[in-house]
Amino acid sequence: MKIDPKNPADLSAQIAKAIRDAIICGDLPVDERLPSEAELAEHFDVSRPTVREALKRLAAQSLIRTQRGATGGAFVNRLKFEDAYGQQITTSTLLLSMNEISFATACEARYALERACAPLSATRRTADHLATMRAEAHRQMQPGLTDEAFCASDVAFHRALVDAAGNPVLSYQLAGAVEAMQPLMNMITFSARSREKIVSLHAAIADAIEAQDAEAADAHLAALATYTQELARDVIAKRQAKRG
Amino acid sequence: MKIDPKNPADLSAQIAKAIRDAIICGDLPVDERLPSEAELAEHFDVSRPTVREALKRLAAQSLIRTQRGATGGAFVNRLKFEDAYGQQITTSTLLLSMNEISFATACEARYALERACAPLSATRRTADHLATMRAEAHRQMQPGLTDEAFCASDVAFHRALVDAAGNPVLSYQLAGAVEAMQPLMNMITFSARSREKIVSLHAAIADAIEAQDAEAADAHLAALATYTQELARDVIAKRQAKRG
DNA sequence: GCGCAATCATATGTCAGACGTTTAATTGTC
DNA sequence: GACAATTAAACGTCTGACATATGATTGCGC
Repeated sequence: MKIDPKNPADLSAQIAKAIRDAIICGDLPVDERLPSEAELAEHFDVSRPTVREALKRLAAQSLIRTQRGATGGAFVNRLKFEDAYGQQITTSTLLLSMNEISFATACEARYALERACAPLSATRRTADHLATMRAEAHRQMQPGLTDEAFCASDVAFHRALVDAAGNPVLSYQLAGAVEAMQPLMNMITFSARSREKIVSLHAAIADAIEAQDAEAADAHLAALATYTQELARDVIAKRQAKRG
Repeated sequence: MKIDPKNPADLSAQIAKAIRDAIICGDLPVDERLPSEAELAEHFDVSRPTVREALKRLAAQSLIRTQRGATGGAFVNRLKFEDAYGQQITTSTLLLSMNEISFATACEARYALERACAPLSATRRTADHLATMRAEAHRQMQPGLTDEAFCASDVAFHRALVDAAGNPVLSYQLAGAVEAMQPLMNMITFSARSREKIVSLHAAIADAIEAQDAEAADAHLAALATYTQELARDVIAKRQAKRG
């Protein structure tokens, strides 16, 4: 299934790539057990530590899982949405923080994607999703809430909105966009008045979703996007004024 | 920056997590050099191979890069969109193939997301993006084209459409959705008539984007989504009929 | 004093062998 | 036949070593 050139550098990377390709193209089906580390070492003509480094690379991507014991070994892992969420969020967060992505750009992307799934959510929303949205909107009205807790609740609200679309692929793709925004949102101080406005928009969105009114949901989401951008602009402007 | 419990299993995973957390929370800025493997081994009170396994996990996620030589070592990597694309596509492809995601679900997600960025693309499209879209649409008309090449061109067309939105976050999020569909699309045999219809819709979309007509672009994308779903339904129905 | 080449130091990449631990299958005994 | 002890396989880790790449240093010649 795999051979290596005689380039004696990056051996573990090459081996990881060979095994990864075998998994992707289907040569190694889910739950298939890989040869033992000793056998792989012999097959690739490398030492066991080198094989282990390659396996750790794959484990970091949740492509394999390992089990100890007599019947243990490395098994091809069924990649679950749950596992992928975490990687998505980590990667998205780092992308945003390391590439000087402006709040405006990230916010635009997030709301564009959310508006994409709003019509589906309006059609398919369950009582459960609606209940979560209502509960989070209610939580956001509590006066003693810290800005951080307010943002966390905001994320939970929007995740419920996305999950209501009933499409796991959409939920997965949007997990990164929504959650990666949280650190950026946390930089904003929400006044009582701005919270009030956001909560009222959340309530309006929940109403629209409950009424299965896709157009209304879209309109309120658009309003929320605009308002969030305005808030951020104000915060940034005030900071620059203070600095100058 | 990090301590480990005295649980002598999964040491490399624990160390990887400690370093990853330090990167995410900003304790280790971009291009910062990590301590040498020997120093990390001493700090965590483990052996060098264990540290190396941890570093390989991080390297697999493009969180660090390593350099050999006197001034070498492990450096915090600036995660680039380009690098993230690849991981996104790999993960999305595996998610779809390993979780029995129906063509309908994946297709719905993809077109919902694409329609989300169509208005932005209509506003911001450059001559370059338009040229790519036209070129791919033209390529798709060539009679001798294999189904695989047709699909590849389809992906290129849609990537240009997405990139035209001028939002790297959107491009990143959509890369997975669009490219992960390709293996599924490859299972479809495109008749000359179906190709003709798809190409005409592509041309209509390009026209709408050029005219900065967001509504028309959305309508044509919706039509393309519906038609793609129909095609897939037919193919699946025919296969089941042949089997039964 | 200056430039260039040889040397050195450092750090990663790899290897070999070993021991401990976990886990399931086997064996043995009651 | 059921339960307990043994065994074997495999991963997880450690130690020590060598190979290799690469920047810094040194030393030589001019």
